Amino acid sequence: MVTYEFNRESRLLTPGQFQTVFSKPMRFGSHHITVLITPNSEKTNRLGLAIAKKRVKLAVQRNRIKRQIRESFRLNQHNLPGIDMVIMVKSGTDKLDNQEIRQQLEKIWRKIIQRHK
RNA sequence: CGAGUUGACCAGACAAUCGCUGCUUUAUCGUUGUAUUUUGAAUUUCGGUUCUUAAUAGACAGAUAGGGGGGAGGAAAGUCCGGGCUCCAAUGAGCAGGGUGCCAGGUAACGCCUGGGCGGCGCAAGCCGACGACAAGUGCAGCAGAGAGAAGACCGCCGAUGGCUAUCUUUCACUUAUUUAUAGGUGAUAAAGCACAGGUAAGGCUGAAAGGGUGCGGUAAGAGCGCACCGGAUUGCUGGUAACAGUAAUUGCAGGGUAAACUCCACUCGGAGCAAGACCAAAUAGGGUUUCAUUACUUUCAAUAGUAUACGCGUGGCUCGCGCGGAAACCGGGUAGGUUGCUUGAGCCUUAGAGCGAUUUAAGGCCUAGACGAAUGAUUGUCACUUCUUUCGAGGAGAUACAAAACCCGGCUUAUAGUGUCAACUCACACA
RNA sequence: CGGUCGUUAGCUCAUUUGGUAGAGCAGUUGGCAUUUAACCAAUUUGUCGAAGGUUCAAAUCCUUCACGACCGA
Repeated sequence: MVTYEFNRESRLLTPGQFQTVFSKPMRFGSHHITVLITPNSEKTNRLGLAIAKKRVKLAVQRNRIKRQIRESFRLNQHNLPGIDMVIMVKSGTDKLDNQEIRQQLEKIWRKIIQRHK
């Protein structure tokens, strides 16, 4: 089933949900982005974002990065197995443009899919 | 046409596809309570009341699918001020403390805005200014300098007045020599000399700052010592609501600087903040009623009865004031989470009136984000813009400036591409 | 979102009501010593976070900005 939807069910909402991801994660990442994942019991994938003000100073840049990540997640979620993930960001990410962020994320998705086959 | 000044405005546009989030509407499903009718039962003072079954109506919230329509800013920012709103018993009294500071007006209010005054800058249009009082009191001013606050005499100037000096020079008297005159001697004199007393505040020196400025007269030298002009002070008059301005008379002139030093004067401010607060509500400590007890005093056989609330705590710094208080039994309360507060407001637009203006009055119209691990996006195409290349046909590059709501408004400050658009005004040059 | 603090030498900190900025450690040089350490002596160190203002004079007083830290679910 191919879906491009992204509503509240495909997000992490409470501190409890975030804690379960942080407690026993598998790590993936690139130079600028780190992804923590744990398998979940539901069928859908769920996304949580943790973009610190310390890493990206300006609100405009933080919003831009979040939107790029969500967009990429939205378009690729049908390929992923049922997992919860938290995406974190390192300093310097605000200097990348949208194209580069997209490419890095797609590499990470491919890695995750290979690992779970 | 060039150089400027001020004010207002914009914040890339359009289309397609895939998404996010509120609102609205249609259909289907589901839900509980309400109204009417209805089935059965209980009770009955035979009017009804309570429970229950089904149908219909409309309502509410939810799910799914479809349609419609809305969705970041001029600064949303910094959090520098002010107000609404909420709680703190009523926000009450006094002290302390803070803020503001030319005058008048505007406003819900302000440290904001408007107009005016004064001072400074600019040829000008205009711009800038924490701009009350040091003549109420207290304090501060290193080093340097003679002297730093009713100042002082280092250099300098003078030495009129008083003092000192007779070697020289001035004048006079007596006397000796010779020739009337000259030369010598003796004595006096203080003109001259000295700079001892003293005078002086022109000049020099020091410093950020030295007790009105310039000129003339005057004087021993000088000096507001005298005069003229400028400046100041006091008093009056005129204009102005006022700040202030103008003017007349009087006064020789005055203790300067610093209040973003304490302070004084005038006005003003209670504290905390939507993580305020309210409601629904798992778990655990705490709250109301009854009984018992605590500290001090009085009383009593007795904690028997009575009085007080010392003491501690409380959302502002203190005082007054105000509220609360320990144990057992019973009853009941509210953190996680959710809902609300939450967007109709000192609102915006148009027209007309008042006012120099800020602003305000009236009429008509409009509804313009309400999210919460936090939406407002992505891709593609066309056009516009900037920039690069150019065979002048075109082609390439660009997250297009600064930056994103978090209870809401009024300001201030700071950041801003497009040498952006429009209007008014000033100066210079040229032409008519 | 709201509230409260801080910024001085390479490092850790002083500097009290304005008068020309210090201490310790570190560094450099010399002495002692075969050398190092230790010890002794000398010495170098600053746009007082930035920019304006008040004042004769500002690290200090005032204003605006920058950066950093902490507190309130």
